[in-house]
Amino acid sequence: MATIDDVARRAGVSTATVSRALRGLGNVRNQTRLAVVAAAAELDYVVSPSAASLATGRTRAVAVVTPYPSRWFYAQALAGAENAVREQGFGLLLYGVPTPEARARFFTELPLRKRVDAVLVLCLDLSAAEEDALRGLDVPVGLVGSRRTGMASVCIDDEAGAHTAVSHLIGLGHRRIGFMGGERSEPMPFATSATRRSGARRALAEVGLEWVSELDVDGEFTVGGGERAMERLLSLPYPPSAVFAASDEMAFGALTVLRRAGLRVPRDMSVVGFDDHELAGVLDLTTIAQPVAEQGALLGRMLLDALGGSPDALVETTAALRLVVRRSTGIPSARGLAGRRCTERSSRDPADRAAHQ
Amino acid sequence: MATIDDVARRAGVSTATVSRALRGLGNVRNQTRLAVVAAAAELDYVVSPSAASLATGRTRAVAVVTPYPSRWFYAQALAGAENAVREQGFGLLLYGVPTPEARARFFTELPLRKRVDAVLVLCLDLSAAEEDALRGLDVPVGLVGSRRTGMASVCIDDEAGAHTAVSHLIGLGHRRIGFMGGERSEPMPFATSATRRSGARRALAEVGLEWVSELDVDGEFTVGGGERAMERLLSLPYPPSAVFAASDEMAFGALTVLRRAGLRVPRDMSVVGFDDHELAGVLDLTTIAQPVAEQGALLGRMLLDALGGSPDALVETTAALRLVVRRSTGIPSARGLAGRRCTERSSRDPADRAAHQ
DNA sequence: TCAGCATCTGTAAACGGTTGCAGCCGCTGC
DNA sequence: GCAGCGGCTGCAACCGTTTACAGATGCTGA
Repeated sequence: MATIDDVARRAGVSTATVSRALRGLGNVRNQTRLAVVAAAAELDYVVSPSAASLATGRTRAVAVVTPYPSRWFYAQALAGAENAVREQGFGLLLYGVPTPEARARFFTELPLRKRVDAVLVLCLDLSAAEEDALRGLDVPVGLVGSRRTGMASVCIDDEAGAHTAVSHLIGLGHRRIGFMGGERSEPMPFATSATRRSGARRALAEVGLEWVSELDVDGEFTVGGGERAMERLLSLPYPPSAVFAASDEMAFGALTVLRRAGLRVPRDMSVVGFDDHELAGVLDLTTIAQPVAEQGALLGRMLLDALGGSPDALVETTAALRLVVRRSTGIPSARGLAGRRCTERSSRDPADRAAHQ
Repeated sequence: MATIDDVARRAGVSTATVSRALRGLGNVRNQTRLAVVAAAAELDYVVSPSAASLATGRTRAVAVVTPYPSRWFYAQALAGAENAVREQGFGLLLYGVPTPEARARFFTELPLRKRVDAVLVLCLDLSAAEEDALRGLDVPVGLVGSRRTGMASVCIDDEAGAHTAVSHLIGLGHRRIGFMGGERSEPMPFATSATRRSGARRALAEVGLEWVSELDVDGEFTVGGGERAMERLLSLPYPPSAVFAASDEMAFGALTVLRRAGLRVPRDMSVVGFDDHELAGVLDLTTIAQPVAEQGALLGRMLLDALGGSPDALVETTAALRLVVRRSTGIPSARGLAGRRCTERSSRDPADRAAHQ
């Protein structure tokens, strides 16, 4: 592999000149620069990132740390960030922390130490200790999905989004509305769920409705969890006429259970999700849309700007939300679900479950 | 930031000893090792990856290059690979090549040169030039989803999987079966589609059925493409009674269109997908299941094994497929779709489209 | 002609590790 | 008593860049 010395020899100049010429610094005669570039091309030379990084202290890489890189939301944001950093010639180092163990290990070992110029934390609610660990890295840190003073962040207004979703249901005439969240079973703290609950609660309070704790179920932010949560709601003496799920994936699970139970959406149950997942349209799910990839990309750019030295590139930004009305929501049926449920239920369990497994 | 010299001074030994002690090499007295480890801990010392990499020539990082890091399949495989490399203390550098331009740029600039110890190519059909470029990297290269002599690979038997899917339909009594593939509009070559077509074709041929080219439509391997492809099939004078989509995402699009058209699945149309997408169960889609994350993880481990020096860790592996029968497939209705279609069609276009946009 | 200056270029010292080689030490066996 | 040996340890070269500094060069104006 050719080194800078080879190029210098071939171009008849010193390594210092090669370095300057190749990086487009000033103070190199144009003719010299051309000779260097030509020599480098002939030798198929590329700088060694390790050597450059050792000399400069910069790595031209940013880390993305996220719990579930494969889930839709995270993958979208990740891809957005990847695009942004790639455009600037940076590399993207991915660190997944899918379990509490992996997470603990990550934050104690900090494998990204001295490996990256910036860190992008994707939907991870940092504990105080974790926050300190990242600050100790001495590189700009940015967050998607949460805020921290002194860190860049791109967020949405979860409270407002949830309020919009539930207000939509209220506007349709629903009065008994379930909430599907996710922090209880989640092995890691997850503030998003709580914030969305607040918004839902406020919407109810505004029309004088109380929060009914038996309608507040845990969907674990997954399809399977959403299924279980919906089953729980259906098994109540007085099931709700509508459900707001704090993520589309939980809503999908809910829809599955409803269909299996022979119930019709929205006649028997209205469902609103959150995110506008790629398949929300396929399942005709009413939801709160947020620009996911854009959030990742935006934060990536903010971090790189900060590296580039632009002052105060590290700000807090809020992305826009949009209610997307599809066909999973409608006016509640006059009769309500309660009477209907008992007849349906017998046909549900045995056959369906077996078929699915 | 503490350097190895600081540790050496503090422990009262030379840097060479620190290096050896910290990496667990032999020839260090246990007492010395403990002193070094203690000193390192007190100083909160971590080795500089750049310096280590410069000295050793290894980076302890592997690259993953993939066209669409955010799509379900890719994200799954990526997460699998990430897990595998993380377990071994390696980092994962992600390179997306979502457009032909990005792809061309990636393969000419090769930003991963001297940055990684191995490369994992995720579902990218390499051109000869691209293959050469990667070989020139002089590090082990592995593929998910395709094969190349001299490279590690983890694949599935696409031909057999497609054969299974179509045979399932034939077994149910279908004779006019559509195929939804994706290489025509894909901006990049995509052999998977062609291979799955072969399998489908063979299944038909085995029972004496011919390949009907008007039933071979392009779904672009996306939900939207699947919708358009299904619309095309429905607009035929003699639509098929069943469709095999080469990916679940296309099948989802097909299901959407069928539902919007007021057609019932599987009575009016059977649909089989491929992949067993996370939401295939939600949509009750019969499909060919493949272990996606496992393929990424397996290949990741193979590459690391090869780095570890284990001879011939670079092999070709084939992952198992499984037909998962859900409720999107059934026996064809006696009447067929053709007569039905005309009455349904009028109610389809105007209202539904508007509602969706 | 020459000081003064700007512009280019080269020298060499970092950057922070790894590792071949040699030296030291305490034993062992003769 | 001493050669031989094996286990530890240190010395110093090296990995491939960047960059402060100094030197060379050519030009300007007096």
